[in-house]
Amino acid sequence: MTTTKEVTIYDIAMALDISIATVSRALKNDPVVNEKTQKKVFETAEKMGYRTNHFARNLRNRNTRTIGMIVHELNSSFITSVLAGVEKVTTEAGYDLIIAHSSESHHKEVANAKNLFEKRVDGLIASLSFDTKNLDHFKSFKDKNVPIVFFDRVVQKGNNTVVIIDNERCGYDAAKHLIKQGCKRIAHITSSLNRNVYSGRYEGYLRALKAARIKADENLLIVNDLSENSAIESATKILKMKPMPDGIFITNDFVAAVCIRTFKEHGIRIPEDIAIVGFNNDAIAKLIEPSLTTINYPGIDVGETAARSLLNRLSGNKNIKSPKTIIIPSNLIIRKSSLKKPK
Amino acid sequence: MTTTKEVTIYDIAMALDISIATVSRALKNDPVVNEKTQKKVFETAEKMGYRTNHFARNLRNRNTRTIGMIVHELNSSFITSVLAGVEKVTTEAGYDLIIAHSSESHHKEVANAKNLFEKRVDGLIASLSFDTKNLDHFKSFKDKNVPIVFFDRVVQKGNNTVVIIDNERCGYDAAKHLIKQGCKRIAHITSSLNRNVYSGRYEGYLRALKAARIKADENLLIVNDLSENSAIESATKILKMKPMPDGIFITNDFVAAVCIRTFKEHGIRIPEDIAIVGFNNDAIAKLIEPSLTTINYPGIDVGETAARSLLNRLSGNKNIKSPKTIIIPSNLIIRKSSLKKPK
DNA sequence: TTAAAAAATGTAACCGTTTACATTTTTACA
DNA sequence: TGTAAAAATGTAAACGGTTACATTTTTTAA
Repeated sequence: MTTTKEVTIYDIAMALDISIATVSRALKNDPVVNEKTQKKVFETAEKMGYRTNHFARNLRNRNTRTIGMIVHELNSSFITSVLAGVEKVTTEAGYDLIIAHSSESHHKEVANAKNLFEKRVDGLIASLSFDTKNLDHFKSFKDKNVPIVFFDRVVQKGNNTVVIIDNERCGYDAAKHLIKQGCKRIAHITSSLNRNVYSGRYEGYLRALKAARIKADENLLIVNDLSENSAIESATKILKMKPMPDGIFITNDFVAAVCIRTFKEHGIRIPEDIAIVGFNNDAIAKLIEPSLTTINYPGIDVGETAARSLLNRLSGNKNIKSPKTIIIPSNLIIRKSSLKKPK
Repeated sequence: MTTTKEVTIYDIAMALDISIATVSRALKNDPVVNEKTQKKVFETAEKMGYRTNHFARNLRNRNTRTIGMIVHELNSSFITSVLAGVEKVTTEAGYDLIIAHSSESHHKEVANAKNLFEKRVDGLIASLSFDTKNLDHFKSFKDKNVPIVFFDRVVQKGNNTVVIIDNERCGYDAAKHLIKQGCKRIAHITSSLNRNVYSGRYEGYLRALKAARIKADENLLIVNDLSENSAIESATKILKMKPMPDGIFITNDFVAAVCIRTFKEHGIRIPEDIAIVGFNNDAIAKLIEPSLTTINYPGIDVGETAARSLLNRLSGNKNIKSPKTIIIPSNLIIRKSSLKKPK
């Protein structure tokens, strides 16, 4: 256990017989130091195996160059791609990323927020858990002027910065597409309508029905928790409906895939008997049979945009001061699960 | 922009008219301080909104309580579940996690390693990128006695700690299962045989063939990069084989799913014409049709085990000093894609 | 009551940077 | 050659904790 002593700027200064101030400045590319001196410093640092002590630096500078991220789960391909997008932007800018997940529980989300606050992240990127009721746990960040960007599951009122898609329009597009395919009785399988994403999609769905003068039927609305079991349950409910729906807009590709499987097991033909539109454009959408019509929700873009917006605020760009809502483009991708009519 | 001044132990000491040493000790639950004093300190800290400055602490303590993690990609559900497992264990132990991904490039992996080394992570958890040739970039960690645990894609020689499954046996089980189903001509679609995981599975496959006195045919081995395009390419190759194989062992569920889709598009029946076994037990395995026989590779267990092993070494448990190979149990899950015979 | 032991608290150095301010060296120009 | 301005470097005080060692207070027991 030869814990080699770390090389510090003192050692470099000693070796070159100059002051630590000059070494420190040289390492930071401060233009005030003589070119030759700087070169020598860099060479010596390299040779001696110097590495910056970020703790000393951060202690002095009072920032952490760390971004915190709270996500509801790590198991969806949407979230993973958001993550990849955020990671890309933050590491390019030299920030660290601490990722916490709430497992869809308000309780854990509060704990995560507290932890990240303790860790003094410079900024926070978050998507709310399933049963998050209020935003009190983010108050401490606001008090200390730590910027927060919410994405996907957000609360828009209270002038937060949010990165989202136009869920209402997506819901409208999905339902409208089903209507165009000749569906008259369109069900909607979704999750808690307390969350903006799901309520938005539902509203869009209602608007499309209204535009087509189809009367909305509350019995055709099924709310579940997006797990495999509840997906099966929801599919079973549909199967039991007296006149079965001829189309379903499902808020999540995984749930849609499970439903399709369940329907097929019961001899229902997709799309002939029931046309289906999912949401997210997960990898499964192209792999299941029939391939799934869905809304493309580009996680990478969401992640990159959220991260960029946060970094902008951190670098103090006051010209874009106002809190804002950023809408990421999204679109309907038509595949076989909904095509009753040839295109 | 009222950057509220942070509360420090000096402020608490002042408020209670005691020394900072006592405050510091009280906050760390040092048994040497008087119970009443400790209680007062905690109350005052709470009231004043104190939060520890980890930089000051780490600067003095010379550790970071941070674990670095390098993964090859974030887009597979296997990796994501490893991540979840690691995250669970490390946060429980009060460690931070910095995640970097190499996008399957040796170059980026080197950069990531360097970055994490600079950041002075206390330990490292890594799975090698696709084209990583040597482990030179981890040498600096070894020099400074920073423990590393490799998982999944590893190099076993050179006494590294590794967390893996028994790929050879899995390959054997997969091929043996196909043989039992009556397959005589079994292809293997895999990736670079320079990586332990793929070579191990290949060897197991060969052993099973040998045990059944089936002659191995090099033409039935297809190596690709696990992308969608190359999966389609591989499937196309299979379709063109003069006597087509009657069974395929594919090293990855996603690739298997794409192959199945491609086969079906060409009128090949699964499993009647070709029986298929995948690998990983991703979510898609249960959703595609026919459902996919596969090897269960429990990412959560891998992640938890790797993290625990690392933390053990960090806490200086010298009783488990020797570097070791940890094998996580894995097993064949039989579904429809391989069942030529009724069970 | 008092000395010794135990408990509690305090003092001050240290961890490795950054940077305001002071000082020295170099350059420019009359 | 002398002097002011510019460039380069140095000094020392933070940043906010931890902890070895010193000191004070309390308890114990003769």
